[in-house]
Amino acid sequence: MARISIRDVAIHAGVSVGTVSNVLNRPNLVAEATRERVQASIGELGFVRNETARQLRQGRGHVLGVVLPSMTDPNLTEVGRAAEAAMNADGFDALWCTSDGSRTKEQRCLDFLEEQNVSGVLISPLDLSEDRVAELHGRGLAVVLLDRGGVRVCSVAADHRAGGALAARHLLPRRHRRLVFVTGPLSARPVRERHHGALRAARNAGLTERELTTFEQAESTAAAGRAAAARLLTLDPLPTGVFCASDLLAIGLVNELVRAGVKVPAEISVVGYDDIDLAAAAVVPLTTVRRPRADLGRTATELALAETGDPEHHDHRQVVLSPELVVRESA
Amino acid sequence: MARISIRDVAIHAGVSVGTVSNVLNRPNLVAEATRERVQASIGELGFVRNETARQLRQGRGHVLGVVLPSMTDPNLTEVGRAAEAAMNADGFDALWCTSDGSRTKEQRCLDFLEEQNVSGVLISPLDLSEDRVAELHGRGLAVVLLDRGGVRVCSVAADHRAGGALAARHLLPRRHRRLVFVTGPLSARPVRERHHGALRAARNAGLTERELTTFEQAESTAAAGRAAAARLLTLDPLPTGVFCASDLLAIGLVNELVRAGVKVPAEISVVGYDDIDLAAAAVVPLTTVRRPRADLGRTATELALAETGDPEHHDHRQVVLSPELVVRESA
DNA sequence: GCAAGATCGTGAATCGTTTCAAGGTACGCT
DNA sequence: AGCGTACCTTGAAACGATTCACGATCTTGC
Repeated sequence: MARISIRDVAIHAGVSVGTVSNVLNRPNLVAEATRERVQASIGELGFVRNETARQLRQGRGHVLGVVLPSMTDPNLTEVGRAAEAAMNADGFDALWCTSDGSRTKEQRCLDFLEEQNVSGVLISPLDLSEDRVAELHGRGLAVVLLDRGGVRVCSVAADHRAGGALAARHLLPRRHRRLVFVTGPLSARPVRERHHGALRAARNAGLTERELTTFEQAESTAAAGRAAAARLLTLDPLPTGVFCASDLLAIGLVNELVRAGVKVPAEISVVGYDDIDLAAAAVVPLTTVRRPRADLGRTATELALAETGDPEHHDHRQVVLSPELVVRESA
Repeated sequence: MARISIRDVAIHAGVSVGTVSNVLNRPNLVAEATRERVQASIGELGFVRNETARQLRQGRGHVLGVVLPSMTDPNLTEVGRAAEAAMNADGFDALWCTSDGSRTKEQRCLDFLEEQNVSGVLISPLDLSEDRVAELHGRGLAVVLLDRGGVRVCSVAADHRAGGALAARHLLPRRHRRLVFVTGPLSARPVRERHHGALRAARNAGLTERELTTFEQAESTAAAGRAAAARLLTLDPLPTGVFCASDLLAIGLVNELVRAGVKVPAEISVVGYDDIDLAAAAVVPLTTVRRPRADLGRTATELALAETGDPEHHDHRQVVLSPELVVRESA
């Protein structure tokens, strides 16, 4: 089944290929009668524009790549969704890729996107890959870092330090003198920053090292949260406040706490991070730090589009968005 | 910054473009010395193959589209992940799109994929769009339906009826005589089938209509699950068994039940569906029906690849995978 | 020393689109 | 009639790769 080309349409409508192309791209240049005839032929033959050829001719397609470490993290995908919506509004399409937490796979994604001739990339990079990103940018693609402050490219990041501090400060004025911080792998920059922010806020409030404990879990999952709770329950005396660097962690932790008969927040207060959908519907609705996901995605798209629009004199911006405390019941 | 083309490489290495192409695609045809020289030039100039042009020439790219109604549903993305892994192993790349639950957007995705010249599409279609899917297939793309039995194309589906029955039958032998089924929108086929399966199993076991109640929620979210719980608590007498058509629903429901002081499973047993990560880490670890996500994705890719490989005589297969009951604590 | 292969490399044609200079028509005006 | 102006339409030249028929060169065996 041969694919219908613009040429077939031209023949069918009795015009030249140039005219068909004009109907497609600059319809105002074409006489009404002709335009309608061509449109009719297009419909009749079921013609679909071959974007591949169009891109080849035009140099770069109207597609932006979105590279995320995982499709299963609702935080990220939400950012992506907002970004995609913004693109669509501007006639761009999104091309999603996952790096799956592996540098090799990330590399493959970037190669793929570059081969696909995208005009820009929104990427939430693994920590080590900044050089590669710079290289991409050097090749003329617009690059916007998600949730990472970059130096020589645009970036949109949430202020994780401030978010961590927000959480800690919410815990501090209460009676809490012993805090536990539960985090995912500190090798991930955003996690590290939340942790630092919280730590600093606690220290500033006069807590000593003995009053601050950190549990670093291998993953930011509910299962890891449960495990942290088990560990936490062996502490004596029990801490009275816990800041989890992600909601999943917090949900798992609270679940285990509740199972163990510990009252949240009466005995232990818990603050999460992210404000995922589930946070509001948890056993104890979770007090958490909301990150500006949609804003982040939308802004990223705007920056990327601005850069592709006028690559010559475009000064890279590092946008930092502020998180927001959402107080529910858990703290 | 002009993009480096195969021609630039050819000049730099002092060979013809044909030779460079051969180095890229049939290196065995090229003398070792030449090959090395060309490779060196490629590295030096930072040449990246323009997949766009390659595809244009070759007819169809080695890319498969993956169309999902949402990136935030971990069930689906898990299927996609498995599918992508299988593709990568075969030298194909995945192109992800979201239909966002909107027919228009789904259409746009398909157009996009077709314009991008993908050689096949894995799609979890909205219920209404089967004609459009058939059309796509008519245009020579391999199409595999995810979680939907199609007629004229390949499909891989989980047996939702069986899954629903599994859940109901797990509830029945216990003392339960009053069951509540909590579902998402019944307009979605898989949800409907789970419901039917459960209903039939209950009827077969002799339950009457009066003993069976269905709550249809507008969404399959934890928040909707909470709402269902609130409604459920007004029932008199209370039901003793609940089957939720998704884990999210079940988790929200259990959370609210626990908050209301109802003991799960002592007073009410709950079975979910999906076995998402969170199920095991819920307040009451959830008994649920696991769907064969990874299998589904992998099989779908296999079917698609088989069809692209030999489109002429390829008979469409409808694979049906069986779900599996995972017994934890909630029932 | 020479013909027949084997081995490499070449360059033009091609994929389906966009773009643009140039060609047609029709019309109004002097 | 002749000319200028709009307005449409045309056709060929790109874009960057692959492919393939055909030369060019080198081996080999006699």
